[in-house]
Amino acid sequence: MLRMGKLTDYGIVLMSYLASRTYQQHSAHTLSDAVNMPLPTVRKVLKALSHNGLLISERGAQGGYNLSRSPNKISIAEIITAIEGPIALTECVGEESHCELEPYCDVQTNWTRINNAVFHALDEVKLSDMLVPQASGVSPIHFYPEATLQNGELHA
Amino acid sequence: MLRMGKLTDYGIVLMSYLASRTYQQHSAHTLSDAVNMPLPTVRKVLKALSHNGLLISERGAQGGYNLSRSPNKISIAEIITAIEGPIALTECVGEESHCELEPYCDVQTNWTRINNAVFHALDEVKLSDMLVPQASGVSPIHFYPEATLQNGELHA
DNA sequence: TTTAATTGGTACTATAATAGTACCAATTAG
DNA sequence: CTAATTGGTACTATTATAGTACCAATTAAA
Repeated sequence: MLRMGKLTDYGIVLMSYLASRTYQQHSAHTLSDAVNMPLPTVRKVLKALSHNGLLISERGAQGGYNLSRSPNKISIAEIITAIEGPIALTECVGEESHCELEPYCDVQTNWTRINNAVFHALDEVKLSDMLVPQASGVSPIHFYPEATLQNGELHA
Repeated sequence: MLRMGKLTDYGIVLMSYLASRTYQQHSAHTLSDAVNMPLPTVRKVLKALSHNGLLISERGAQGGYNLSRSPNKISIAEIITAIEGPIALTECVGEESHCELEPYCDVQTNWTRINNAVFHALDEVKLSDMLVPQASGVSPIHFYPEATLQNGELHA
């Protein structure tokens, strides 16, 4: 399904919440209550986000997290990257490729284009876009229906 | 990393090979040798591709697979969809969502847009594009460097 | 009509990735 | 000094993926 991890999803929900309330610090505990996620998980995600510069953290009593930038300067691509690492659809697109098919593979270089296209799509959606209700005129969800084997051989 | 599965990668390599030799049938065995992948895996992938109408299969002796359409009519999005199922970055974008956060979640509807953007990017790249050597003028790989935690807490 | 080649369907197992949890050190406000 | 809070790391459980095996169905050709 070309899935993101759940933690990334959580991360975007958390970032969205923070984007709507930038006037104060938010502790992991507070956020856990607000978005109804288990505290340990929230802490894990917040750590990753602050580690990668998307959040500014303050320690100690009355500490907490806040966005490091304006929500319209933070892209979905950045959030995904912060939590999952660089966007690399295939192994051979990364820094160090261990794919033993390389000598036989003709399509390797073209992966860069695809990766680029996806990155670009994700980089154009900003955190601020997540706050507003979905704009009208947006086309409905667009995927090929019933595209997977139903029998469990290949998992949906 | 927003990764595709390996099988999908295999699938695209196989489709590319077939696209460059559409004048004949290719058996799983032949393809396994040609692209240097284990036969069982090749068979699994070919089954998924033909099951979803991207390949036409013929059974029996002298049977095999061939593209069902011209390579410029087959998109990368279709291949991914055939092997991994509908592109749905998050759980809540699918048909039946089981996300228990839904009552609290404000960003759900916006996921459709993101999903759309990614799908569109992948749908514009055609199988025929994978055959030609990478066109000049294509920007280099584009991802945020060193974006993951190095310490093993969140895996790259 | 028999045999060999081939795909179709399904089930199973091993491996790897992810999610989730727990713990303690470091920092800071009161 | 104490309570609140993030930082760092390690560990375990769960799930998804990859990989393998098997036999039925089909077809061409000997």
